[in-house]
Amino acid sequence: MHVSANSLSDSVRWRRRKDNRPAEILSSALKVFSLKGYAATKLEIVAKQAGVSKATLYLYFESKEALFKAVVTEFVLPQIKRAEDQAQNYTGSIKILMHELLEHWRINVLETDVSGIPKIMIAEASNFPELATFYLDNVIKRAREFVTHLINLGIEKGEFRECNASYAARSFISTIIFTAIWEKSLAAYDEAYDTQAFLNSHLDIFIRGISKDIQE
Amino acid sequence: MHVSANSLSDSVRWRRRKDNRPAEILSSALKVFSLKGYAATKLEIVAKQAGVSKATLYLYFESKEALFKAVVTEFVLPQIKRAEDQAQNYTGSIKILMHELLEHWRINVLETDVSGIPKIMIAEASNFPELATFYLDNVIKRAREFVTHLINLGIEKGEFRECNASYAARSFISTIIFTAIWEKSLAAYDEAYDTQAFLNSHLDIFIRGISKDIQE
DNA sequence: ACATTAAATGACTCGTCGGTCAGTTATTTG
DNA sequence: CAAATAACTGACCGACGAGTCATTTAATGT
Repeated sequence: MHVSANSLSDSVRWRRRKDNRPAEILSSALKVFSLKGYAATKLEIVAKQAGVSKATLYLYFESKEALFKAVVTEFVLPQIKRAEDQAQNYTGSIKILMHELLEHWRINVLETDVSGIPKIMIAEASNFPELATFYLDNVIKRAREFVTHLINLGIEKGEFRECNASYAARSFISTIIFTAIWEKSLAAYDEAYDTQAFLNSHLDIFIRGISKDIQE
Repeated sequence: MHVSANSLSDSVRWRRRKDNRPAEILSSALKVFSLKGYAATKLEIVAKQAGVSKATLYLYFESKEALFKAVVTEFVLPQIKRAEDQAQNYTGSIKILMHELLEHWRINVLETDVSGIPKIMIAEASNFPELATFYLDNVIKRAREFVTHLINLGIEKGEFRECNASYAARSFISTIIFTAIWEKSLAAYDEAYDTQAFLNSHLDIFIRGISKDIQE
């Protein structure tokens, strides 16, 4: 990664690239964190991936923890924001909106290294309380409130039955997050399965589960 | 823990307790692993919890990895087996059976340190391929096949609609496992919620989602 | 009581990795 | 084309923790 952008074609040992370093380090860090988890990630490897020395990391980030927090901020928060924006002025069927959101999430999170973040947050929460709180407030709670809101909209519109929207949101989201976690952990040893088909099945079961009954 | 069983009332520095050591070490290990994760668990701490020295651990277990594998075998496999046994000769409503199983699981896994195991397996899978495969084969796949079987029974009985039982099982299980993971990680920083009510809600939505439609 | 056995330990080694810093070198400036 | 600047690095340090082993001592047997 970054090899071409960073290649030293002439006899120069390294280049000054202050502007690009942070972004390159961040994406290298995301990749390695995602693959190895937090504790097992060696900054030496992150540095090598980014085409710099370990010491250079410390020019741009205070510590391993700070680097990880920057990764979360850089790659996860925008995803949440985007989903919120998409739903902002939507008026159609909630079911269809949720399908669109799920599809977008599958492509932009699940099939990228971003899907490795939840795994780490889960694993390391007890070791980094401050980071855990940050993630909880800025990602998890926001996502939960967002989905709860969607479900409540669906109830108001008569699309869904009266139910505990908050629990329902938890139910839905947990599978979504778990799928990400799974993809970056045990899935590597499991037989392949069709993630897209599974997610559609999940949404289908969930929507039926909270839909207004045809007759009581 | 084990303090009373292990207390050195008289002026004796330690006692020979070959028979009880492994079990005590295992439950201490479960507790610490569950709390800290694999990498952050220090065998020194496990030893102290068990009331022995670190060197004693190595009398009974070959390595940290071997200890962890023993923990999984000791505490997780019996849970799977028990669920399989309970369903063995059952003939009633699948919905009710699933409710019973879920309740048992909540009490015997979720509310104990066993709930910490999934978190670790997820986090460390890529660092311990052999352990990951073991867990996948003996826990995850077995659980998946078990639930798939239950759903297929429900379909045969006309309780559930024709659907992809395998995907449905994945859907159901993922929330179950995620709840365990959650409980031992970020839940500590989140406001409390009623786990039992949530699980019931989850089961309710799920069962509705795969039930035969009243009318099409 | 004393010798023997083996359970248990304290103190050790060794490798690893986050973090630091004095020095090097690409780049800019006048 | 120096001289000044700052981006970058290699080589190092210190902490930490898994794993080892010579020694101690509780228990057993005679």
